[in-house]
Amino acid sequence: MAGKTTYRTRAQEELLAFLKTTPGQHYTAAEIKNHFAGQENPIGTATIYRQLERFVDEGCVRKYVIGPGDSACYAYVKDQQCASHFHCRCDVCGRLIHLDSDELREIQAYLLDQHGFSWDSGKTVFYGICDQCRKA
Amino acid sequence: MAGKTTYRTRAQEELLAFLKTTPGQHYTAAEIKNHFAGQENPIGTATIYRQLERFVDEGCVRKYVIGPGDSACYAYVKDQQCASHFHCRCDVCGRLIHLDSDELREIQAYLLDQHGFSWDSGKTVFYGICDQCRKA
DNA sequence: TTGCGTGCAAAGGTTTTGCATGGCA
DNA sequence: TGCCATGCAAAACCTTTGCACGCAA
Repeated sequence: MAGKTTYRTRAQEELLAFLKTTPGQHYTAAEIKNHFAGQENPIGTATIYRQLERFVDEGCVRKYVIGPGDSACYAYVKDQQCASHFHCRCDVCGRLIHLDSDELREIQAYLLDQHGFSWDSGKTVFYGICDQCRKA
Repeated sequence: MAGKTTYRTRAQEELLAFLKTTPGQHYTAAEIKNHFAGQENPIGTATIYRQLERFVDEGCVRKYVIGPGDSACYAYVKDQQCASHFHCRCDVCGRLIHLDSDELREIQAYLLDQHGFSWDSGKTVFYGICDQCRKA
């Protein structure tokens, strides 16, 4: 799964280096493309998607689904620590909240034991309304 | 929010009637369009999306996000009973699993109490791998 | 030299929008 | 009659794919 190393190219290195500078920070493919658009070496859209897919397969980048029509988000993950990291998205303000919670980790074990469902918390986003928007 | 009743049309009634026959059953916009395609009175794609959006606003239909690129799913909800109904989606076989669980309801309360996040379980889908595919 | 990676452009699919027509009240 | 809903087609959007060229090993 992690031994599929083929060629190492400049686009690949620059892309990963950029994501690595802000672990946990999520970007859409368009945002990534924009970031390199001003630079000396822009990267094509297709290449960005192809490299991101590779990173996701390798496990060093995580892909988050927000909504249909909306674009997917990608973030670099340090080691596997982020596997136990949960995401809540506010339907009102659109904010993505990162959560570290033992209770949710227990639910993960519960789903596996009781329902045989191996939940990938990295791919899942909890939809709802955040504290700030609820009070407003 | 629920008092925005305007005109009552045939397309609207037939669409809602169809969804009502199978509460909790989820359909994509394309599946709905197909269902009426064979009938005496087909319904246009735009109308389906516009009516579904209205139903979702009114609260009688729920919209589920599967993935970007994939189409959204819509299902009629009886009263609010389905608010405590959870969904797991298998990344391998694509199956959508309906789950009724007190443990998850507790998590809902926990997220609200401890993190101020009002989780809408109806909109959230847990991604992972189901029992069958995990054994295979 | 071999063949993978890149970039461009075009295709693919879902959802939204503009505009003229038809139907509800 | 007045205004909303419909339907068609076109647009918008994100993502994937085909193909020729360039670069890594």
